[in-house]
This record gives sequence, C-alpha cells and structure tokens, in this order.
Amino acid sequence: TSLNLLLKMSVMVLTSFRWEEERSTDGSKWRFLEHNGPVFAPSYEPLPDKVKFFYDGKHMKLSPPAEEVATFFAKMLDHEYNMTKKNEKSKITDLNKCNFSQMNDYFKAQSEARKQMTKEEKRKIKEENERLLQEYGFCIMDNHKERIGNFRIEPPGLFRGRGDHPKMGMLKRRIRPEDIIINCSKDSKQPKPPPGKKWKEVRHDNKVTWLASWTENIQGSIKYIMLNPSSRIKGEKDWQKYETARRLKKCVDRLRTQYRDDWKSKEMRIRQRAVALYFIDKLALRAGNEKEEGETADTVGCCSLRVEHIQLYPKMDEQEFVVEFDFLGKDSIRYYNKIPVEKRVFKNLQLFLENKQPEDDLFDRLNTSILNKHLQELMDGLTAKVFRTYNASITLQQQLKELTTSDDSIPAKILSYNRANRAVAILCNHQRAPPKTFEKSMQNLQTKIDEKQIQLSTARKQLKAAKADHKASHDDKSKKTVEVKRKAVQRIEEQLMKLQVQATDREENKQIALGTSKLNYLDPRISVAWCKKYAIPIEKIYNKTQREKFAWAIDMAEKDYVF
DNA sequence: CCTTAGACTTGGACCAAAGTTT
DNA sequence: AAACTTTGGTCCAAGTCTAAGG
Repeated sequence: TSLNLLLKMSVMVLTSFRWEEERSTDGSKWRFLEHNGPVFAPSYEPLPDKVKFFYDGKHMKLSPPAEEVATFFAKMLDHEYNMTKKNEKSKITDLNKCNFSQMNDYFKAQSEARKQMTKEEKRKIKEENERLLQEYGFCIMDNHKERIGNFRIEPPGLFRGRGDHPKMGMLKRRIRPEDIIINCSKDSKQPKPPPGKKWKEVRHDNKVTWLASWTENIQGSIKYIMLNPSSRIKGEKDWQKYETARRLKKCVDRLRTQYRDDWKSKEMRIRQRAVALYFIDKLALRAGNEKEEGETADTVGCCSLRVEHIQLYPKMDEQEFVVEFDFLGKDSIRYYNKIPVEKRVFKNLQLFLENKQPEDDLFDRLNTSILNKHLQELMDGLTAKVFRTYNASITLQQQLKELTTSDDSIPAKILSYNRANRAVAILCNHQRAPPKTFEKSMQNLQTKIDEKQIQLSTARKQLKAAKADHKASHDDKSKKTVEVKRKAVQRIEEQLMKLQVQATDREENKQIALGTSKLNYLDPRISVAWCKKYAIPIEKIYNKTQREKFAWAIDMAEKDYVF
C-alpha cells in the first residue's frame, strides 16, 4: 500500500499552495478519491465469569449481546443522570431490579488498571493507535494526501442526548460493514471490507465530500466520515463562508434600512419576517428550524420562538420597551437576555402575541425557509447564519481595535485579544459550565501572585540597599550590583504582571467558552492581521491544530487586512 | 407549496496526554 | 518520579440549509 501511495503521490502537482489551484465549476468536489474505509468499534469481549449480574436478587447468566447492553448500564451507574429505559423483551422488564454493581466494580477496576499501566504497555497502545492513524486516517483527494476527520465508527452504547431528551437511554446499535456506504472514485483502489463481510454499497459520487456514511438508529439520520478541517475541501469552504459574510458587510446597511421599513408593512408575514431578522441581526440568534416533537429535546431558535419564551416590559428600571428572552437554544443551552428595543418592534411584538397561548409560535407566519428565501433575494448566498458569522467577525475586529494598546506588553495584548474574543462568545451565547476545579485553580494562582508580590518587595529592598551602597562607595562592583538588582526587580515585575493578567483572563472566562467562536465564527484573517500588526507570534493565538485549519488565512492575510 | 432526505457546520463535555510543581 | 494542573483531541450530538419528491 505504501508503495502504491507513493506512486500516486508522485503524480501530485507541486504548486505553492493548494488553495490557489483551479476548482471545477460543475459542482463536482473532486476528481480522484481513494481511502481505506472506516475503523470499526472493537467487538464485544464477554466479561469473566466471576463478574456476575443479578436480576431481582438472583444471579443471571446473560448471553453476550444482552451482557453487552448490561455493561452499558453498568458504566452509567456513577453518572448523575438516570437512564430510564424500559429494557428488552425478555425477563428483564424492570431496570430497577437489575443489579449491575459487580459489573460496575469490574469496570472501575479496569480503568484503575489502565492508569497503572507500565510505560511499555502505554507505548504499545500508542503505537497501535499510530498504526491505525497511518493506515485509515488519511486519504488521497485529487493530488493531495489529506487527513480524515473521524475515521473511527462510533461504538454502540446508550444514547444520552443533551438536555431533556425524549430518546435518552435508547440503545445505539453497533455499526457493521453491511451498514456502510463507501464513496470513492471509480479509478481508485476501493477499501476492503473486513474479511467475510460486505459493504452496503460502494458509490462514486463526486458531488459530495464524504468518504463513508451510515444511518444511525436513534433518529434515523445519516452519519458521515469526512475530511479534517485542515483539508483543502474544508478550508476552501471556510474561506468562502467568510467571503459571503464580507459581502453582507457591504450591504448590511441597506438590509437594515429595509427591515426597519418592513416593521411598518401592512402584511403580517412581512412584519414578522422583519422583526425576526432584526433579532437575528442584533442578537445573533440562530435561524430556528422546526423540529419534530418527541424526536429531540425541546429547543428553539429565532423563527421557532414561542410566546412563552419572551416577556414584554413597557418600562423596566430606567429603560423603555424591554424584551426579556428566556429559552433553551441549541444543545439546550439557556439563552437569557433583556434588551431594550425600538418602539416599533415592541408594538409589533405585542401584536404578534395577541390572542395566543404560551405554547403558540411567536412568528406564526414565518419559518426558516421563508426567511432564507427572502434573504436570498436580498443578497446572493445570504442565509440567516451569515448574520452570525458577520456579526461575530465584525465584533472581533472592532473590539481588537478598541482594546489593543500598542505599547502594552505581549501578555497584556493577548488579554485584549481574549477579551475581544469573549465579547463575541457572549454575543453568540457560547456558555460553558464553570470548570469543576475552577475555584481551586483560581486560589492556586492567587497564592502564586501573593508569593510573587513578596518576592518583588524583597527585590526592591535589595535594590534600594544596593543603591545606598553604591552611593557610599562609588566603586564598580557596587555599580554592577545595582544593575543586577534593577534587572531582577524588572523581571519580577514582569512575572507578576503576567500572573495578574492570567488571573483576570481566567476569572472573566469562568462561564464563557471561546473555542466555538474562534473555530467557527471569526474570520481567521482578522486574527492573523492583528498578530502581524503587533508582532505577536501566531502561536500565542492559535495552537497547532488551529494553525493547520487556518493555514489558508495565515498564508493570505497581511497586517492591513480588513474584514 | 410542503415535507423529508441528505449534506455539511456548529456545539460543549469529557478525559487522556502533556506540561508543571513538589 | 509522583502528584497535580492545563490543554487539546475526541466524542457524540444538534444545528442549518438545499434540493428532491409528492
């Protein structure tokens, strides 16, 4: 295989950058695609006989498939959530009568044992992982060897879902080769299914980017194996996304004027559309597709907001026309916000609420499809999510400009960067649970700061003493000592400042997740340009993976880049 | 027009590896 | 070298949006 790979790679064109290569115009995503297929979950290993399962107090020997399911439950025992599944057809009808404790103990012991592994054992595992990565983790797309994102198929287990999910606890079944559709090019060496097995299908569709797919049994949706963000195909798409957002920047004033105008429309559907768009623009809300009831957790976005999700306050504290939002958004993350709106918006909302029940749709004449169709007419390629990208990126750019001070130290500038990033994360409502060790880690940092402060005052005293000494003796040696002490003070001051900045940053970041906006919403060229302008090494902003993902931007953006 | 399948992007938690301190 | 902390990769979804089909 490696010889084969070499041969194929030797054909590769050695252009300087692949995002400068030509792309097709007929909607095809590639011409050549070759890969080795997915890695399947390891097959089930029955437990040793000594690990017993009890039902209703009585020992029961389970068949391997039933035992596997039992182990899923056993592994859940320590989790705070309770799986409320009514189990299998057989004798086991009541989960409460199942005693998984031996199994649970066994797995705990196993995980303990894993931690105690010798270096040698760890090395072996690492090597095996590396071997799998080399064999299955890459593909050839057109003239390039590309990293695959998720080449391992998800193992079977209990579906959890997020928030209050109606399907929590359902069995997620094992995926076999017979479930997999392979996609590759006709002239490639097709991946081989495991011995004695067959793929569901092998197709050659170059209008899509995935390498393999299967249908998952919980929602019946399709899962894909696709390329890593560092790949050409993902990078180009990403670039395109930001270019669309920049086109929105050019016409956003016009669109804003228009939707404000539409607040006065005599047609209800237009008013609703205009108010929804205002929220999407101002609050960076998601579009809010309809969801099938009972299939997923009850969450909403803009178009699917219900009456119960907003409260209107003609007057609140010092402000007029305040709208209070309180709903569960994507991943059941709560969105809570109180914002003053323009009188017209407020009046419209009152109108939309008339004669409605709490569970009725706020925008009953609107859905994402209608909204997006309208947006498409306003600007080519415009959809609701472009506003999120646009507002996130423009906010970063503005905040960076506002917060960065040229003669700040590098750590201080990075604090400014993180604050700009944070402004975006807050806008997009990217929250996280405070880390479990937050308080402790804050305390540790404070201890360090206190110590450093003591160190500093000692150093300052020493400097003073050295100065006095020098004044008295005026010799070279004492002059040198003064210099040495002066340097020491300076160094400690810097260290102290760095620690204080770190503490501020961490505190402000307690409940904010920066990752998502950094990875998905912020035009990387803004960050690259900022780094160049202030001579900040790009490594301070992007780690290795991120630099790989944003290679196109790092290559492209100069210090004067403007989003 | 409405519904649904399909493709692709966006999302936070968790945990092992890497890094740092004791 | 053990213990502890931080980082970043993986996991496992949950969204958005387009297009095909009825």
